[in-house]
Amino acid sequence: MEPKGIPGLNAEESTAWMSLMAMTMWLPAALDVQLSRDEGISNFEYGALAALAQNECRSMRIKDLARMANGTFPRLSKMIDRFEKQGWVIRRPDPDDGRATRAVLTAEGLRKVAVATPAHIALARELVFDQLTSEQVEQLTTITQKVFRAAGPDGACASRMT
Amino acid sequence: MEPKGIPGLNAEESTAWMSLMAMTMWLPAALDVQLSRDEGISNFEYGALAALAQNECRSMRIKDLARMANGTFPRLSKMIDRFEKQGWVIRRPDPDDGRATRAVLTAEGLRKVAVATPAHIALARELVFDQLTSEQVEQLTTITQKVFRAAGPDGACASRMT
DNA sequence: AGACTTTAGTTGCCTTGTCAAGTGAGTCGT
DNA sequence: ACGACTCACTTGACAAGGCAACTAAAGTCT
Repeated sequence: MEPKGIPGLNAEESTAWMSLMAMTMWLPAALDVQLSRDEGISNFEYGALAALAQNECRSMRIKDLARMANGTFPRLSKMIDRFEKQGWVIRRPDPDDGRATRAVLTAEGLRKVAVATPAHIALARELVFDQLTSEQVEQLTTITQKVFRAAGPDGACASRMT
Repeated sequence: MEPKGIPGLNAEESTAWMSLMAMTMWLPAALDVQLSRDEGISNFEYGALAALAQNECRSMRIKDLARMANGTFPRLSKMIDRFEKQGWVIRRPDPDDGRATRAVLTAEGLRKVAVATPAHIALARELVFDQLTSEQVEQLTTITQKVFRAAGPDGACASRMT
């Protein structure tokens, strides 16, 4: 956070960039620390379990999970191996497409998400929402949506990155 | 980004949180893709090299580098091994403290940063600053600074996480 | 000065992630 | 309807990161 300019960015942009990079370093790390200490899972794994829990059929195709979580196939495949060993998920062939596999959340898995969620959300509130006015929360939504649209899977960037 | 509420957060906070998580997933990933494709280094490694380059003595104690980059000692130690193999950095004992090691950027290393920076910054501009008004850039700075203060190394959270 | 603690870093082992190759089911062209 | 191609994974070998144990220098206490 020095007053050092970044070549190609003006002063405001330099500050914003350093501050944004700092946040993207530390916020996920803080979430990881809490989750792995209290629940033995990473933030990435929590996201996957929570995504399964939200989908009211309690399951998702691995492909969709990978896309949503920005993970590769092997990474998801191995994560689901771990989940199966824990009894949180089972693999089921997709009835609509013989190639696809669905990851199905078990009752155990659903319980795990339910147990892990409160402290996770409490930390989210502490680190983010307690720091911001409700106006700033709105601004945050607007800004992060715009950046996500550019950087996310459908962004102009993603297509150039093949 | 469904209209699905997160228990413990109101509607606006839920949207903000999902959007923020999405951004923190995809933005660093996009930077990683560009850097590793074009320069063979990760965003994390770029950050370390750039930090060394900015420090006008072209060097830093490993401890400070670790703290700044939110990395562990072993991680930094091994990263510097790789940098030494590439000829970008050399290790030098710190004259002021016999325990400490300084990572010193070589001319090669400085050149590497100089070569890598323009495309990296261009992508930063494309993904973030081109998407935002200058007012939003200011808002982004304010918001990310607040979150960083809470989640970063000096935040109330960090001290509780020992 | 000598023992104890703290600090800074390295090393080894294990887990996790990545990349490339392989498998098997669907799709498309003729 | 048969071969070629694509898609959705899985597997295996390797690289990178995390944790715990170790080394060595600095500080601290008496």
